[in-house]
Amino acid sequence: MNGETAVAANRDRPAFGLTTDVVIFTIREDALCVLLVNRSREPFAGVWALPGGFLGPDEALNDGAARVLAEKTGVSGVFLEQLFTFGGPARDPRGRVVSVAYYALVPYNRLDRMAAVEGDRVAWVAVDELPELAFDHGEIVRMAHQRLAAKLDYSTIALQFMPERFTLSELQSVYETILGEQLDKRNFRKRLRTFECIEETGEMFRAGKHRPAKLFRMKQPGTVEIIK
Amino acid sequence: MNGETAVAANRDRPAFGLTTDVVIFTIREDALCVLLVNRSREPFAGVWALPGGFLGPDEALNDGAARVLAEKTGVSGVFLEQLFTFGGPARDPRGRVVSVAYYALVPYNRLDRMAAVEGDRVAWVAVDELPELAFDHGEIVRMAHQRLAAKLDYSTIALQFMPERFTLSELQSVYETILGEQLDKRNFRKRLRTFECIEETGEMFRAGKHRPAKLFRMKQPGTVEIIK
DNA sequence: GCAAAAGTGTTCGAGATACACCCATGA
DNA sequence: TCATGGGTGTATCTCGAACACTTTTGC
Repeated sequence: MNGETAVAANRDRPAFGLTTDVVIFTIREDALCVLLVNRSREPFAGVWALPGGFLGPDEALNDGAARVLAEKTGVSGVFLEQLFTFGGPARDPRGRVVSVAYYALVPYNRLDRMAAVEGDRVAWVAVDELPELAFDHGEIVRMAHQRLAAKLDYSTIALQFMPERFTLSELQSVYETILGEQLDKRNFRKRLRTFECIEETGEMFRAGKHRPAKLFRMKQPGTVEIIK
Repeated sequence: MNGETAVAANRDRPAFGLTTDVVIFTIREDALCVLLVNRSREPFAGVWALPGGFLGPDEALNDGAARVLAEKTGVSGVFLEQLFTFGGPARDPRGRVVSVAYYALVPYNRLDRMAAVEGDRVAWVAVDELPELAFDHGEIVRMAHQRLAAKLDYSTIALQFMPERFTLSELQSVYETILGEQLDKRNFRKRLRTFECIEETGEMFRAGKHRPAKLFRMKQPGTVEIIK
């Protein structure tokens, strides 16, 4: 026996290590951030990396990614989508390890207290201030960011960053943060109206010494619609 | 020893079988077709399936897909892109096998004589006349077709189906075949002009008892541009 | 001269863009 | 009363959609 294998390996059917790495995005202080883990073990001990882990022998790909997300953030039930599979022969010094990368979007109010993580140190880092990352994780983050920005144009994915109730200015700020450009308030709201994906709650939000803002909610929380 | 393994497996790092399945598209007789293989061995002996195979221990994912493509069609150097990774625990009766699916586009003039394939029977089948497929290959083809149709809207991917020189009517027919709808000739040509991705060769193509058509070529063969 | 596909412009409507002021509140 | 962000409508432009006739060839 060669330890626990999920498949019988032989000359025609080599066996591979399989991991999932998850790009966990959130918005903090008007910056798009990803969760990084400072690795406690080799390879790349002391280097920042994406949260990830080996897939269980009977675990679906999605379930593995959701497990990684829950382990590091305590969060579940949020947007989680397969990104790409990275499998260069030399990407992991331990041997042949293929990684199925996912990306997740976490509303900024669901991170008040993060689940404690044994041994590893974790941090939220702005995507435009990333340090050198372990493995090919830098490339993974770039691809995830690009996919996210592209989806802003043709889907309602940005709503996945919002708490249950939110103001239109907060939502606009999320768009501006991801796209890296300012948007016109009137055009933004007009376009939102055509999507018909949010509605007023009737409640107001008082935030300072100025006029209170209406609070909105998604009509169908948890769903991302393709638009236009 | 447990046969050839590309990674040391143990309790925390189970070993997986890894395959690539390739959705090879071409256009034949005004139909979008995929290449299918009639399986000669269990599992699913006698059932139609996508061409695919186990990944070599030192083979990159792209290289594995390109190898499958070359083995079945004799073609290389064509458009080939990762589609999605399928890894449900029960998708393969042999055990835990994860498949990284690719899709490829082959110009219709490069299939004159296909490479002989040992034992297996292969066939081009129109995507809207698919039989039941082995494993989850039906789902893979559906996803590939959807991706291809989506990319027509925002890229020049359709040109990857064209031979070196082609007429505008031929190209329009490719669009119509994939989208499953008729297009207006004048609007189609006007829009093409804005892409600035093809040019006249100066040559004409005589096809029958009617006016000859100008032959065009891609300005940058092999590249797919994102448009608008 | 006729059948058959190639080639070519203009009009119209919808949706995106640009743009400036009044409103409600807390200090 | 003033500073601050919340909220709203109109004019313009651009791009996609609809649409018909002339040209060149083979027979």
